[in-house]
Amino acid sequence: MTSRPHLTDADYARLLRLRTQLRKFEHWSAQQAAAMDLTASQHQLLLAIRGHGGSKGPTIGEVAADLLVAHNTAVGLVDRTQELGLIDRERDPSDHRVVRLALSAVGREKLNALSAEHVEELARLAAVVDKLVRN
Amino acid sequence: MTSRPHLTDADYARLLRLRTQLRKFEHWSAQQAAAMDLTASQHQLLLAIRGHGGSKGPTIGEVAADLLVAHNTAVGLVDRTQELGLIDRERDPSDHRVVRLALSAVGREKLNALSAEHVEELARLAAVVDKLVRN
DNA sequence: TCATAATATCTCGTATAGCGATATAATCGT
DNA sequence: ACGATTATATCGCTATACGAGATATTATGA
Repeated sequence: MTSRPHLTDADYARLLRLRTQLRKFEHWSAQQAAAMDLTASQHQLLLAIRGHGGSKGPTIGEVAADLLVAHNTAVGLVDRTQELGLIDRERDPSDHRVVRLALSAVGREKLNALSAEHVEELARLAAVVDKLVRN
Repeated sequence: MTSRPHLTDADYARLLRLRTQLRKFEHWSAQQAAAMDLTASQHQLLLAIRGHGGSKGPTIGEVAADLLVAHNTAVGLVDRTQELGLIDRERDPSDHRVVRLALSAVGREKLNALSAEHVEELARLAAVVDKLVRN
């Protein structure tokens, strides 16, 4: 534990502005997802499936690790997202314990519609955060 | 709506890595807050109060705007955080409709203990995100 | 003045998301 | 064969978030 200088009012104000920028991005992203009738978590689940390397499709445990949530949280999220017809559960033929996830046609379309603008918005976020960190 | 190039597998993988970095920061921050018996939202409420400019202390409506949540969400968050003894509600003497928020001594201490390491971690996050955005 | 509007907060009901504990099913190791 | 491990599912609970509507206070207009 290193000794730290006392934080000033200005330090706290800057910390608040930084967190506000992160919040604004998440909020904007959630609104974009909502416009496609998705929650933010459902959007992230679609991205975790689409962005997963390899041909086989990720397991529930793998997306739970990607999303930094407990496996049972991922089960509930997969349940709700599957009910919307955005993803499919498929038992792995070589290991029947494993469920592999795949995007449905609708899921693929919705994720595609969201992704390009997210690339742009993330670039903006990076620029603003970098500026704030450098004071 | 400008026409956009088709996103590749690599684009989706990069998008996933970017969101994963943001998630890791939020997850780390939530764990730091939990170590102080705070939820992530409660921590952000403390910061919104501490980082608010002016001498008078923010109203519930103001912190709701800072946190990008509806006012009734902020009411519930303030209720729970006040029950923990971290903040105080004070009716504005000049306008009895308004509730102004202030940190308690315990709230101030917990926020202080969290903030220095958050400054450092945010600097790391900014560097990693910047690198990923620039490919 | 007195009714009404505007503002600020609070209450109630419901949904998502998250976790710990526990259960079930399939596979692996010996 | 069979106990241990792995993967997923279920149950019960809390926190967060919102919409709708209620209450209290202040401001405004006829």
